[in-house]
Amino acid sequence: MSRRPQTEIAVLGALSIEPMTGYALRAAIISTLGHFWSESFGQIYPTLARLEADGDVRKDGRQFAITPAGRERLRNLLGEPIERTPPRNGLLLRLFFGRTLGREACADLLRTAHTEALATLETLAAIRAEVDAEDENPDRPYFLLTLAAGEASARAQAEWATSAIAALRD
Amino acid sequence: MSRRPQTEIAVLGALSIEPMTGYALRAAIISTLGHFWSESFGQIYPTLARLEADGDVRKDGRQFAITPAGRERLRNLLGEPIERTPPRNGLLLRLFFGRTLGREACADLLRTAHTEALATLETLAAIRAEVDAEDENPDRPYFLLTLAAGEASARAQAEWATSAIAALRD
DNA sequence: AGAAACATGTAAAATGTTACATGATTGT
DNA sequence: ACAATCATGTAACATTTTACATGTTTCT
Repeated sequence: MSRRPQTEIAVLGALSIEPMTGYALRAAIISTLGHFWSESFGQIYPTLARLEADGDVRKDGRQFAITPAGRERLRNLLGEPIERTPPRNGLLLRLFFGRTLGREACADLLRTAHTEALATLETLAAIRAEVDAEDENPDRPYFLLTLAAGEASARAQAEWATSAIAALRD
Repeated sequence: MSRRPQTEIAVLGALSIEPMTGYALRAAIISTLGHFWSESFGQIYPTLARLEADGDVRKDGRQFAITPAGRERLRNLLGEPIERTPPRNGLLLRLFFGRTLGREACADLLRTAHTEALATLETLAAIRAEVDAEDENPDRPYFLLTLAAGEASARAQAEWATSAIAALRD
């Protein structure tokens, strides 16, 4: 259940794209990986310190840069089995006990979920426009893959919410 | 970030459907809520002890049963805002850095994800057959809602994986 | 009787977030 | 100069899982 390796993937991965400070690292993780990953300062700085001690990153002034050893380590980490976090969907937990919660409250939850899914789709569309423009970026095909995953999931959520609201009316 | 209320929802919710032992509670959470929720013994027993001290559950022999006060508490908890766990999708984290991981390894990950999504759909189909048969169950409409969410998400994942594998070939 | 499953509980270890302390840099 | 933002780091707190210890019940 150790997430350490996965935190290291996020940190080394971001640094493999360009050197940056720990502060910028967090901003990059929020803005770029935000739809499928998250890290807090409390994880980032200790991880950077460990990676520096191991020679996987080097501190140039305030910027952290990945070293050749770090790239090698990133390659190895990426090949390790995916660690699953236990599922925890608060919306479905509430809907499952919907008889106690009440039909109207359930419909409210579903309308909120629908609105959020549409908002996510808008955000992702904006990101897609940006990424589409980066013609030369060798990472682009992979960025687009993860983007498509977010879009597929948000579309599915929106459609499900719509049909669930309809189902509740009967 | 306190998940305590949500653990209590899972425990009180399960007991609102029928009384059972702590051991059976875990089995019920795994088998019935398993696609969107999880709890371990280390959470379940302390939560039961707390709920019993508060008068929300009563121990009859080894069975725990929800009390009227517990039903009231469950209603209140269900109405509280949903606590989000930070997103953490190890598959997308790896694909995002796919240039370093390599195209073939990415395709492998996607094929595995596709297979898993199909397996989930099969499991859910079996559950749907059971739930469909429970004609008299007043919880059924809500169970079906959460089931549909799982199906929509698994279908979306399967379709995305298929198109992502195709996209990688170019 | 012996094995397997049922049942309870807790301590240790890991994980992770939040809040705070502290200071440097930049823009107005 | 002053405010805002950038930047680093850590300590306290909360959360969770895992592993272990310990029995009971049921089945063969």
